[in-house]
Amino acid sequence: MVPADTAAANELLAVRAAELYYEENKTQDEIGAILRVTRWKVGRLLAQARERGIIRIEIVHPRARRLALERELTARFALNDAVVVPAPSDDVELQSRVAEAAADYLVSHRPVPRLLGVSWGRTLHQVAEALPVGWSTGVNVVQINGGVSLSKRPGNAASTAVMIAQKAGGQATLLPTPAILERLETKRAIEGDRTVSGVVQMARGASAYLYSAGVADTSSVHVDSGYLTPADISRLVERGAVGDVIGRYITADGTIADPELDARTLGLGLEELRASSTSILVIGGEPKHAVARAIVTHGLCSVLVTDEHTARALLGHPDDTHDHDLATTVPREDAS
Amino acid sequence: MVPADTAAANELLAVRAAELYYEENKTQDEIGAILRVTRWKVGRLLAQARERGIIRIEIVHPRARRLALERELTARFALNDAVVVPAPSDDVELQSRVAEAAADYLVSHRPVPRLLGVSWGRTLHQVAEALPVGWSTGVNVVQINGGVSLSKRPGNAASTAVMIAQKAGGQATLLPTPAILERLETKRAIEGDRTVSGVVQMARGASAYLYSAGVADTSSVHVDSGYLTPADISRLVERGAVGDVIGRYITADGTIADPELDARTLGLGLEELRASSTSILVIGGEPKHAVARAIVTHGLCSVLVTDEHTARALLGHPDDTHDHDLATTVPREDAS
DNA sequence: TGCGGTTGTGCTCACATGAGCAGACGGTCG
DNA sequence: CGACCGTCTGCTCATGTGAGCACAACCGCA
Repeated sequence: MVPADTAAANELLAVRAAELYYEENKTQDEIGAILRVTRWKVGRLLAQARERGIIRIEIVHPRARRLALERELTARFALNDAVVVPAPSDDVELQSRVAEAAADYLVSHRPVPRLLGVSWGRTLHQVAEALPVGWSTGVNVVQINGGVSLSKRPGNAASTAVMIAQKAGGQATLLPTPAILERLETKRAIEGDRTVSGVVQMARGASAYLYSAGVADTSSVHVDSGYLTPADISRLVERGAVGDVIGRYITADGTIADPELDARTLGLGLEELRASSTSILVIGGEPKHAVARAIVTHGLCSVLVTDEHTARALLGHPDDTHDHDLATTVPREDAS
Repeated sequence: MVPADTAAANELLAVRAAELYYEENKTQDEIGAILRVTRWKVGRLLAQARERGIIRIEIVHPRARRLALERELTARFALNDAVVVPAPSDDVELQSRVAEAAADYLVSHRPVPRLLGVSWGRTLHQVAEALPVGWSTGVNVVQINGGVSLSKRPGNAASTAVMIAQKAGGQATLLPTPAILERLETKRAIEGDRTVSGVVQMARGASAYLYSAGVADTSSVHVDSGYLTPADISRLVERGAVGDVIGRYITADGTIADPELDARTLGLGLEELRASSTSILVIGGEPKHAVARAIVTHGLCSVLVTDEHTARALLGHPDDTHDHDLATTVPREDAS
């Protein structure tokens, strides 16, 4: 090992070089003159400084992305694509940034889907709102799971699909049925109806899907809408449900939590989602980590749009927030 | 004004370009290919991004400095030099970083002083400790104001001067008298003593001075050492004293707060300090802002070593801590 | 419609920079 | 003591990048 002296002296030099280069915009040559080293050494000092994390470059913008995490996610989970936005401290802000990112993704995604299958919920509604008018031309939209019109929340199932379609100058086809039926026979009957089966059939043929997921707890829209009772949720949680994907509750293993309930759930099946070449999952926020993991690890989505905390949780990374433990290194060097 | 659309679209493009350039290390040419613009436009986007503060480059290192502030300080207060260190949250840490910076400055300062006049106190002692052994060769040190040997604190006046001299292989000349005498006659008598007057004479001939300053409150070393009582301090404060420089209490106007007291204070005078071409003030921490301002605005120091908060306070800058108000700008742009 | 003024564009050219390489240095081990 | 090895140094050369410039597009204004 080289004498510690030299290493420390170099570190200090590197700091000085970095200051002159990045804060004073001097050329490496000029810096060399000041620090009395050759310009090549200055270049090397700067390289070292970057490596060791002495120089921290950050892109501060609400629309910035975390490309490194995106790359890791696509690699690890065999995704076609991933979008990771930096997480603001505020949770509401986080949701809208993720939604915005999803909108951006949709706008620039090629090939443009001929027919887009969408689910509904708070997240999806935000995505719809974030889409600019004229985001595309002639994209038709089909609803892929049963929806609510009785929702108290602004933006029910129908309006989400309609808004997305309208803004692209396309038509929306709705699935005007409950999400979950009380009795299997009723579900079968409705499913048998020509109009309904036609929509489901159309949904199966969509060239891309855009959906979010819910958490298995009483804050779920399913409870709000009256499709499920808090007791139903408790039962699902007991069976290991972590959340729902297009109305179907799954466990951490990516399997249906309650087949009987699932049979009464109307709309596209998980297998169709899995088989699709473009299924875009939009999901963010701490409570949804578990569902996100279930979906992503079991191939239910091909594109993931999320926030950086969720991304890190999925990858099993510590949520370090840039602590390159520099404050601890307080070197001391000799006179020159 | 250009359509807001274009501006927003460019901002987003700039963000994407910045990500690819700084996080992914792509060349501007490659980025151009990805974003479908020419490489010159990429260059301009990056320049914009830097200007607007979308890209934040920070040098995170305990020994980093704030060159921009240093430049401003030297310009505003006609200093020969300034050293500003980034302020850590911890106050103890701050003191030691400022001291370290002062030591660094002393080590690399040219011309090397033949004889260095030093004051004493907590700060100066830390500077002495931070100096590396052999920081220079043959620098002699002379104490410029009366000191304490009775101090309870580690590192009294004598040891500070001695340590600085020893580490440079030079000799220390001490001023072994009280800082402030009770009676004017006693002060005159001591001053008349050949040994004492010799030292003061020597101090006047120092080629550089290194000193700190104290706050006018009861935490002062002068109170601790028994030279002043809390009542004395109260009286000084009433007269507008903000702190002491080499034992002499001054007001915000840079004048002696209490001439009678000052006459009983032994050591170098303020005018000698002001006249010196190299008088290095080492000062940091919120409580000392007022003294620092008094010293700096009245030409008592030619070199200032401090922390960034003090620097900003002196310059009247808001202590913004990098808030380029970006989080508020949430643009929206059209499809391409 | 025509016309300055302003803004944005693609380019040339000179300069700044990183990759790669031969030699120097300094320590280790036979 | 000298051969060896890893590291650091200063260099050449190819490439990346910013300044400056001419021109095009577009604005308001007559």
